[in-house]
Amino acid sequence: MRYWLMKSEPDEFSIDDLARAPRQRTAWFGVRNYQARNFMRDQMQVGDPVLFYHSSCPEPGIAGVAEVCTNAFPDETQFDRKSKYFDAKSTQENPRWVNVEVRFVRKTRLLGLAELREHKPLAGLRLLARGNRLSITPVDPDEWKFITTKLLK
DNA sequence: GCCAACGTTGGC
DNA sequence: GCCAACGTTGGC
Repeated sequence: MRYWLMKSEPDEFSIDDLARAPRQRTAWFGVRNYQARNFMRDQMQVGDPVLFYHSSCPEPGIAGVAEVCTNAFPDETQFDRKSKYFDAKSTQENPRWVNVEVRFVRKTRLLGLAELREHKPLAGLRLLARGNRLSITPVDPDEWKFITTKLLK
């Protein structure tokens, strides 16, 4: 089992949207970065815990906990000409992009970026690495434990 | 809106 | 394969 952090812009899809979604689940569509795609395709397993992160918003930070609930499968939006995620180079036979589905676990207090940076045990958190832009990053078990038991108790 | 950092594209 | 130009991300 691995731990993850997944970014979403709350204007697009927030932790509250996930809580309100049918069966409290959603396909994590729209990932168009190969590294992030490969994490979903090659490393994510059903049951992996996820920190739900709000990005590009007034208060960026961890806003809840979710869980991977399917293996990776083709992202439907890549075939949809009307979608902003449409990819002309993708075919049904040879899809380029995949997604997993994610299930709501709980909402947490907003654990902001500045606060995350204050804690020594989180110095290695991928999210905090200089210039990091990956929308899906692994979280070490120790980091997960620290965040969920010490900061989000 | 600015801008640093990174990823992708495409000419050569 | 190199690398300049461009596009995107995302905090501030």
